[in-house]
Amino acid sequence: MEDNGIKHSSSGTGTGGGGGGLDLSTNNSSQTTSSSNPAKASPPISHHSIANGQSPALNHRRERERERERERESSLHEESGGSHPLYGHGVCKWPGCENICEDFGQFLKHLNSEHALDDRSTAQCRVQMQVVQQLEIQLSKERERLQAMMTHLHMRPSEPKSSPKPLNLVSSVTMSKNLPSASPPNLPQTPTTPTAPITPMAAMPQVPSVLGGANVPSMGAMRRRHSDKYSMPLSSEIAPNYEFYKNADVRPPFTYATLIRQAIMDSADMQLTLNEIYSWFTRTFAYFRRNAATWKNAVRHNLSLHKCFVRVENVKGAVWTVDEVEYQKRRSQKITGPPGLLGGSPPGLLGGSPPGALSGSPPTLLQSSHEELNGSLDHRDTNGHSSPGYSPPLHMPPIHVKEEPLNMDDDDCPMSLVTTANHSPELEEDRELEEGNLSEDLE
DNA sequence: GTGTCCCTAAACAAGG
DNA sequence: ACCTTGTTTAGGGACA
Repeated sequence: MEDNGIKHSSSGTGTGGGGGGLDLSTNNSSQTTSSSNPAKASPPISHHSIANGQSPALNHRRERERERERERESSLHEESGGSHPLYGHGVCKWPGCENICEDFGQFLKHLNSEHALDDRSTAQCRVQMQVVQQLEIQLSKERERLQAMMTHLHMRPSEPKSSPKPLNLVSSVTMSKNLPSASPPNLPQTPTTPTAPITPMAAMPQVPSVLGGANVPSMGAMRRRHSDKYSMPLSSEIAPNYEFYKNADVRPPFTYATLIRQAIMDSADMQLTLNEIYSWFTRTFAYFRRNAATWKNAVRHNLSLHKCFVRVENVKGAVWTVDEVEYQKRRSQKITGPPGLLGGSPPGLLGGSPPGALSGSPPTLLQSSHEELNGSLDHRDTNGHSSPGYSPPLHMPPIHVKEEPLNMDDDDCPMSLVTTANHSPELEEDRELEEGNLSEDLE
């Protein structure tokens, strides 16, 4: 058994970083300093004079100003369809208030009566300002921490200036899948300003990542069910995000089965020993450089469980291959629904090719990803080849195939992506057209 | 509420 | 005895 140095079971105890709890309770109205409040025209100090009553003319004028203000707010409310930063769900959102207001008019009354311009409101406003300041400080700290993390992970924090909008990175990206220039071969894309739980869509905004829309939930959920129908090819998915997955401790949004298959397809002769599969995982994904016991167990589990993985006795021992027929069969079942419909299966694959004989449809998409993978990885295959040129060998060594009954309701090897929320039928078509590869078009 | 899919954990056996 | 590999079972979370 070759030792590929897999024992990276680095004990990265990823402490998520305590959030530094901010106490947002704002009920201490003890502060009455005199910083200017830009909100309204009159500075806080002048209120006593108002309340105490000054000249009737002045009071009258201020009353009319308030009236106008109310009208303005009211019309603004109507225009904006009933939204007010301080009003939501029938509740006044003034800090510490939560007074129930049946409608917006009532809210306005409440706002003007209970939260008028007085000492208390001013103080509360000031407290709120402090809260915001604290949050901004916290945000900058977190951002700094993130920068440090990215630097540590050798991910150039590109354009940190663009940080003010860290959470909206997805929308600008999701539709850019078809942009041809979006994914240059050398993958200069690096995470820009990912939010704390780094996800591809947040971390790689300029990448045509399809990992948008649905958040990668937590680390636990690797995939989403609905993505089975619309999932993208793994390679085209990983490829643009390759650097990201390689360096960031982010769980790739693919099932183990998908990843295992990808690993095998990625090899020169489409077969890998278990150990080599391990190596592929650790090479390709930073996430799998720790918790080895867990994911390795999962890999073995998946290899045994899924019929699409065929154990083959080889010269060098047991290797694992992918039975594309089984794989596509299951996939087409999932996509088209009822069983027995093998329409989605590649014609070339249905010709009774023996399990393990992967027919002549090497993953063309893999080539793109392959090149990218090889570009930055020392891609070693089973035999120690480095395969930058990669001409997929179609030969298969003599094999002994594990006997398996053809059971339809076995476990599957779905391509699960988190990303498919923005996957449109057009994309599906485009993929079929541009790939024209049957081993991939079902993914 | 139920079924399915997937992940995780664990036990066990066989072989080196 | 220990490790690796392979199989199997069980439980739980998420989702349709």
